[in-house]
Amino acid sequence: MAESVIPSAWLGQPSEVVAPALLGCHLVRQYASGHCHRGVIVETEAYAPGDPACHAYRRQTARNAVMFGPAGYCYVYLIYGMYFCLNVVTDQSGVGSAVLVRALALDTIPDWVPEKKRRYPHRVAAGPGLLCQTLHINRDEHNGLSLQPQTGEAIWLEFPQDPLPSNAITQTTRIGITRGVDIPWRWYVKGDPAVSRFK
DNA sequence: CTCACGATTGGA
DNA sequence: CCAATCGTGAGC
Repeated sequence: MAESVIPSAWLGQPSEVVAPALLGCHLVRQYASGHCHRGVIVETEAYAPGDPACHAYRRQTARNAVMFGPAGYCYVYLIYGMYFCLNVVTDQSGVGSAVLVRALALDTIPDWVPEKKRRYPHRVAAGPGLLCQTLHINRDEHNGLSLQPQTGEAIWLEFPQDPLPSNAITQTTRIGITRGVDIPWRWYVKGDPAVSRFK
């Protein structure tokens, strides 16, 4: 499949524009060994200014600082003291916003994934915590990294020549939040078995 | 400085 | 339904 670099201006749009457009894009994880795993993004959520569920809602802090920087960088945070979540920073510098990458359809299963999880191979990255666990993504190593492919980073984005048709995408409300519950900023690929949860 | 809680997950 | 597990940030 033909792939190409994501134009930086494209990610510089508001997160609720970028989030659905990221569906069908590829996330590539390259390890220190040089080996890669690749997944198609099948589920995303947008977080933006004015949105009470957004980590950047109140003000800039040490944790959310990357969200206020330029688009096209990783924002990785720890949730519930045990899982990491990966976001793509969006919009213009100074605007605290990002897209949470909630699920990937992986091309191959990493060797270290335990037997139990191989029982449902298309579910090994079906959820934001699982995705980071499976691809060894964490805050210390990956928060603030660029997602531009040509820099040879540990993580990057590519997008296919043929974007997903809009009729293949479902839009609904976001998962696991207690504020901003009615904002319909979650998108997923209709019927894809790697989607964390249908609604 | 304290402490309640969270953009989750797996197991009872 | 509930525990695991700990960084964050609001509030005193």
